[in-house]
Amino acid sequence: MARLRALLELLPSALDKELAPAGITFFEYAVLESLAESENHRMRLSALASRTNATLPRLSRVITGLERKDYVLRAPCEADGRATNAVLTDAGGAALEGALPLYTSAVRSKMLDGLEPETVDSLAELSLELLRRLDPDKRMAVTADGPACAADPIDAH
Amino acid sequence: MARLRALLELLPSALDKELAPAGITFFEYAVLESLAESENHRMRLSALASRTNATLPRLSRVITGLERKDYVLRAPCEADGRATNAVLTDAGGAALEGALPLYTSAVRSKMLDGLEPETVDSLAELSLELLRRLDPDKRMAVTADGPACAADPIDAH
DNA sequence: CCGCTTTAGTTGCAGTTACAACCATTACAG
DNA sequence: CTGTAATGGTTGTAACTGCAACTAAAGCGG
Repeated sequence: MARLRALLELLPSALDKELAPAGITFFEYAVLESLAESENHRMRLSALASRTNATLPRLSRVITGLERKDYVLRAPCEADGRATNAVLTDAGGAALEGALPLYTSAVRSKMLDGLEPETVDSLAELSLELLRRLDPDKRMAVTADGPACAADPIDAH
Repeated sequence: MARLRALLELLPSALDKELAPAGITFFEYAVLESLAESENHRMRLSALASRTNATLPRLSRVITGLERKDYVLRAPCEADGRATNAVLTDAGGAALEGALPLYTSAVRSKMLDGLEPETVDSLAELSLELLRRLDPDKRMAVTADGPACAADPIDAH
């Protein structure tokens, strides 16, 4: 148990450090990645927050930071005046691509590398099982594609 | 992979929340526990920091907080004028005992519960393996009882 | 014994995060 | 329509954390 505690303490910062040369954090990577995978490279903040397991205040500030780097921009949602879309810019897409090698190598070296394939599988299973308990509202991406995301297909007129 | 990211994001805060009624964080619990297990209920700050995988600045401040609650107190180390010992008080020991049920139930409900015993075992193995890579200096408690701790046996004269 | 380096801890500062309070917009009941 | 509740985001505040700078005490070579 103490081991797992240590792991939870050390892993996140270790991953962040590996990704540091790319100029973004692990969490920011997840944000950019989510946007890149989305329809029209845009997503509502609340949907994005769910998908990345972040609170809305946190995401809002991170988006502000990414906006400052011109990796994303905010666009009001036409369908719902309350909502805001985060939109991935070209620079943001480039940054994501640039960070990809670091990301994968970080994941590999810090986690997957040297493990039996079956162990990796069981780890995936395990994560899913644990998440189910942590996330009773099942708001997150675990369920493949929940009711989240989808944004609004603005320029589809 | 996204699952594991979610897990790393959610687990720590979930554990902290479970422990909140006891008035301490998961990390503080680890600190108190370490002290309780130590010789004379005391440990040097640097040793304690290693054992809990924390930086020294962080630990220093957490200790200050615990001191304010009278759970620990600082005592200068007689053998080495630079060093400071954190000493567990009776109140601290009581707090630890009081938090124990919450702690165990948190660990069980959020993690171990519902898993195959063998899965738990492989998780332990896995943690150990991953830690070996995260902690090249092997300063931590993983190695059962490294060169850390030991404090100084003051009143053993 | 005197400086130089190393070690132990503390603190200033900046960045991040959560919670709560807040504003704006939408949804809905009457 | 109008008022009330719910939803989407933002921001003030406070707590926590890491890095770097700093003080104090050993350790050590001369």
